[in-house]
Amino acid sequence: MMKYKELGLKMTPQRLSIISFLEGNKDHPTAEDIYKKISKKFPTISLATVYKTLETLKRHGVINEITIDPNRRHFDPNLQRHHHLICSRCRKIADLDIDFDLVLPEDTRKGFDIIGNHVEFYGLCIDCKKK
Amino acid sequence: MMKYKELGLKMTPQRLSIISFLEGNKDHPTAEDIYKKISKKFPTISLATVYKTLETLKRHGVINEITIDPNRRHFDPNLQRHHHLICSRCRKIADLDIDFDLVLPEDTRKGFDIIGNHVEFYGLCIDCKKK
DNA sequence: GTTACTGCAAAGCTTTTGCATCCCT
DNA sequence: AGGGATGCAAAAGCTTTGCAGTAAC
Repeated sequence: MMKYKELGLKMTPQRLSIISFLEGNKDHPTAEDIYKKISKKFPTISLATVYKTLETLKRHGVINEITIDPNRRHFDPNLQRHHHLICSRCRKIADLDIDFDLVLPEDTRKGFDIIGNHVEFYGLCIDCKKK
Repeated sequence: MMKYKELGLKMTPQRLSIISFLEGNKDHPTAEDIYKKISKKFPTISLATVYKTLETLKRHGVINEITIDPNRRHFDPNLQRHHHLICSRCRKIADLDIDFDLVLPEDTRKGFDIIGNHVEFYGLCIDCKKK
């Protein structure tokens, strides 16, 4: 918890509750998801605060934003390089516990300096298969 | 061009002009990009028509939507399986002319039936490197 | 003649911003 | 005390929808 203060972030109750909700979370929640959850124990929090806090945490490299859902933003406290499984039907996002060694030959890079990569697998999740 | 009529799509001048703009396009345009371009030769077209047409084309499998930019939707007439290069700075999206043989071991699939995958490489494009 | 498409305006959603107040440090 | 954080409401984007008129088939 110390690391946040070292970043110059003020530890307000709202912020603490967002951080503790995110820590270890593997559900890739949206701002709305977080707001709904936090509201239960913290009825006065506003959605704007959630957005602002997420932006702040993202800017300080505490969380990542994942661009996987065209309809809303999802956030991921897992900073380790990892890939995702996405359900084409219900849009559920799961972490993948496997990495790939992807090398881009020089002549396919189109002049880009490569920083990283991300792999998404699409499919039907276990719940959606049943339906 | 015949294929569109076979899909039951009416070939209006607006639609033809959107289709011909998209055919062979490798820029992954947004609805706004398309609207701006088409407007020049077709001043009466509306943005709503562009959106509706894109939705129709997508539903008929004529184009794909790509989820790569959190701020707006991009469309891609290239239906062939392919991956992308994304500039972290200017958000430019380029096609990758290389495929990967990615196999997900059974025990990493979390019960998903896998349909496909998509790889994104992040980096700095040739123009942004100069700055 | 049907049926689908167009274009306008209005509405819908998610996300951002302005600002006065509050409260961590 | 100072500066960032909160929360409200308003605004800003992007995208969708309703509907009357129009055009493709």
